[in-house]
Amino acid sequence: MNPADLSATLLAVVTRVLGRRGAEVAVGIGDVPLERPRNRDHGDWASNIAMKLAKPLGVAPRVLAEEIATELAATEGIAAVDVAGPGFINITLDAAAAGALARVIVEAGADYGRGDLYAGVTMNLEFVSANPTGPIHIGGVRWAAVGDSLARVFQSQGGLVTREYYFNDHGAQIDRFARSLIASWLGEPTPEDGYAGQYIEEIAARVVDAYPGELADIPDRAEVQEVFRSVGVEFMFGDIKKSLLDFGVAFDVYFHENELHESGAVEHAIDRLRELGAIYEADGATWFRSTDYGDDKDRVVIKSDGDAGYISGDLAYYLNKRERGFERNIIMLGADHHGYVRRLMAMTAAFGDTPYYNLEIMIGQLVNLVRDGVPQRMSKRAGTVVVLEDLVDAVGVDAARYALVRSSIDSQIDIDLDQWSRKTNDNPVFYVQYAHARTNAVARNAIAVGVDRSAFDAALLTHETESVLLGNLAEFPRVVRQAAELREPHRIARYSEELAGAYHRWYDSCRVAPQGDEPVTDLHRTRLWLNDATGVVLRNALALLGVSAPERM
RNA sequence: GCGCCCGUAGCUCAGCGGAUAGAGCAAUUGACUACGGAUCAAUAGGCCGGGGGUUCAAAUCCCUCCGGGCGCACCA
Repeated sequence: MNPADLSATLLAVVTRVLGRRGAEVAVGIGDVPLERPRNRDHGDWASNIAMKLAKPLGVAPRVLAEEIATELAATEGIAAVDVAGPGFINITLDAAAAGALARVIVEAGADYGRGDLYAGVTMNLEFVSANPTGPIHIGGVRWAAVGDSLARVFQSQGGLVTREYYFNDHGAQIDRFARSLIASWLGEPTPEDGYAGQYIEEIAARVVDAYPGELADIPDRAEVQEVFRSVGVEFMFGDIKKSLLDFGVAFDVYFHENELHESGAVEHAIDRLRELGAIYEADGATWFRSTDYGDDKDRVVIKSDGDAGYISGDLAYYLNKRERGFERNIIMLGADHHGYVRRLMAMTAAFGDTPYYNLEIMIGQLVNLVRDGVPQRMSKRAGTVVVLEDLVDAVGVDAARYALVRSSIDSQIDIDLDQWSRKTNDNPVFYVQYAHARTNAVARNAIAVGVDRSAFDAALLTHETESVLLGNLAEFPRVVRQAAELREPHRIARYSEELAGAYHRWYDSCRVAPQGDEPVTDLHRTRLWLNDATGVVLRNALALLGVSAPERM
């Protein structure tokens, strides 16, 4: 009996009890909580439904609980139902009903854990989106890990996900980048507000090499800058793409901001807002009346000098995504951008869409670089920036991704490169990966001595550690669903650590392969199913995190 | 001044109203002539930042104060 069956059974019982009492209270499947209690003495599953319903019914919680428990206990597959504390209903499954899950999981394979929460929903996930003025520094790395993992989670819930990188190749920052390249080429000092560092020298040299003629022969400085801009950005972009791919993150769309400005999309978006009455002129500029939609001040969309204001790109981009058919649009930003949330939600409302539904903004707290416990100030000018490659070189892709995705995005992360690289055993990713490798080793050994999956008798899985392990395995689909609903992939990492622990403890007390001259029994065969089921779930969980599941370590 | 995030074991962090608040690391002590010891078992470690409130029940929700991070442009 899996959790879904048990939920349905409990709901049916509760509905019958309510009906008998002639209660006016209606309950749906979402109203009957069922959770795994921390304490093993409280059974396999527990529900507080009686306490929830006690008040509206005017009945003592324990009385209601007893009533539900009695009927529930008569259900096949349920070994015992107890009422405890203020009115908890504690349910213990019989071994056969609980153990059947092992076979279900092995047969489902990679499909175990999938759900239909976002079946058929078009979802656009925009993340990283670092400016192409330099390599991806560690601030962007967090989103590369979390955003990609979230995309995998949504996909496992049936979402039609597009990973999108907004490539900011328009505006003053790019001009500064181009001027920095020229300065490097001419051997001049880095311009004010410019970019410095080894990578600028390299990109500049590559631009010079790539140019078919002699850059020095071009008389017009603006023309030279345009060469450095377009070619330099292209090289920078290629480097960024490569490091993301090396990190295991493949974007479906790299969207160029420039395109919005050149294609007339910006005007289109402003026109649209004008039709909707959200645009006005004042002080020689064009404004978006965002205060009508909850923003704290109106925003300039066209500056008095005729240039587009910053928000106009966002307007056009959002409208473009909607016109491309995306129902759900999620943008992931660093905490230093949280001030944008209001204006972007105002924009969403102004377009007639639903804020926090058609558009969501996820804010991730910043990542600090720490050395020997002291926060390091990163400076592009001083060249003390730690970039994606540095992190990967130091600790590897799996360890880096896992460590980044393991924490809630609401908490700040300190990255101490020395510590992360030196004390790799501190990273729980190895604990989880080791558990997976162990499931493979156990299976190899078992098969070598003649254990196979030709028999499965779930009633034999009676050991304490087996029922705990089965309970953990049963939780996986709900964990994935919850991670999707809350946009919190870190839950999957935490879950995988719990599962790995349960597996290691089971391994310690239950043998799969017979030892010595022992004959192979159905117990061994059944345990092989359980072993393999654990391997499947660990593999599926790690896949959702973008971390490899090695067969040997 | 206004807004967002955080404050939980020595450290790093889980815990979207439930039972005795958990894990990893660090510390102490044990377990391999048994499927991989990157493991397991045990011990120790907590006014969940302070104070009010909401209710059968608060680390969790609300208010307030303290502490830390970040943000409040016709800059991008």
